Amino acid sequence: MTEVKNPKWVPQLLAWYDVHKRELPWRDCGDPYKIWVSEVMSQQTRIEAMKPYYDNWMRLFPTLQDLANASEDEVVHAWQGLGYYSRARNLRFGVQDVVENYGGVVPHDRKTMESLKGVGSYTAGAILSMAYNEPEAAVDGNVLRIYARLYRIFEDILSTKGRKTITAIVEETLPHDRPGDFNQALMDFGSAVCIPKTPRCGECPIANLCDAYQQGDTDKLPVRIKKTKVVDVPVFVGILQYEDYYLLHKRPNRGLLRSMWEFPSVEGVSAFDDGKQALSELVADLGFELSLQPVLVKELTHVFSHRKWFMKAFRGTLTKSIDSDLPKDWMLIKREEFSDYAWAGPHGKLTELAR
DNA sequence: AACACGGGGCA
DNA sequence: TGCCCAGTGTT
Repeated sequence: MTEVKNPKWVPQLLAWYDVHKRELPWRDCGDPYKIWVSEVMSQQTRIEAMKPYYDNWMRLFPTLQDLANASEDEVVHAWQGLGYYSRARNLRFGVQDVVENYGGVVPHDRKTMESLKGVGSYTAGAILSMAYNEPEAAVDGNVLRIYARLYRIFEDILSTKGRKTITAIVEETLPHDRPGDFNQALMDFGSAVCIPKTPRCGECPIANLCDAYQQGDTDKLPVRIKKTKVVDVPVFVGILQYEDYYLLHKRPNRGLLRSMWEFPSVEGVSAFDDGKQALSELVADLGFELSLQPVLVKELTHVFSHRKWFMKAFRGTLTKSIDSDLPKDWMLIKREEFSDYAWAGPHGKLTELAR
């Protein structure tokens, strides 16, 4: 593990920055307003895309007071095309707050900064360090990625815990003599060298002190566990009886609950008439005619890792319209045989409804 | 903790 | 074409 206190990579990174830093209009200007605008504008936005907007913005609203006096329509119009328009509205509110409550002087402390609209932990740290040289961390996606690699941290950087872990290390490693340059160096370094995929370790000024590089783990870091969002799926189910037998379907040998048995069902349908129609077509292909009773006999939900079934079960009876053999993935069995088969998850809970 | 916000890059 | 990106505010 690289030494955390006074790590050797910090002066190496600063030396790299002194040579490779990007020249940007808001950089090293000492104007907290300009830095504020540039930070908010560059959130979720590439520098190249946002730069013309920044120049135009400074022509329209050269000072904090100009922005505070502008109308919401004016500022949103100047933001048109950048997206996330609440950034523009909140920036104006924040600036008005500074004019009204802090004498037009951007505050020097994190707590007050974070109380301003649109200024969170990252932006507060960026402004304080870059405008006032306060030793404040500015932890964004770049910083999380860089530190995860440097210190070989396998915690999920998208989780609260992972961010806390890294933020603590950033605060320990932050050089108090050049906090603003250090934070900007991390930004430039993250966008030019320690990039998200296939980092350019061959040209990295601190690879010699990077734990991930030394251990050959750069391709595994950072760890980002994307939360698969659970999609709601209505499932219309028929408990369908032919004489003493129940009709069952074997799910395909792929995907969810593969090769397991289920009652005839249709995904994406919840209305009775639609479900009746769909099930009728399903069994018609098997040579049956369906009579479905419009009585909801069971309603249940089942949560998978990536989807949630909202199941509605109805009872129905079948009559033979054509005499033919069933395909291999369909069968008719008596309820006594239910326990002989592997049920597709929640369909097992519906067996008790057969009578 | 989960979601919305928006446009651009990229598979 | 549809997925991914990443700070902040809201619920």
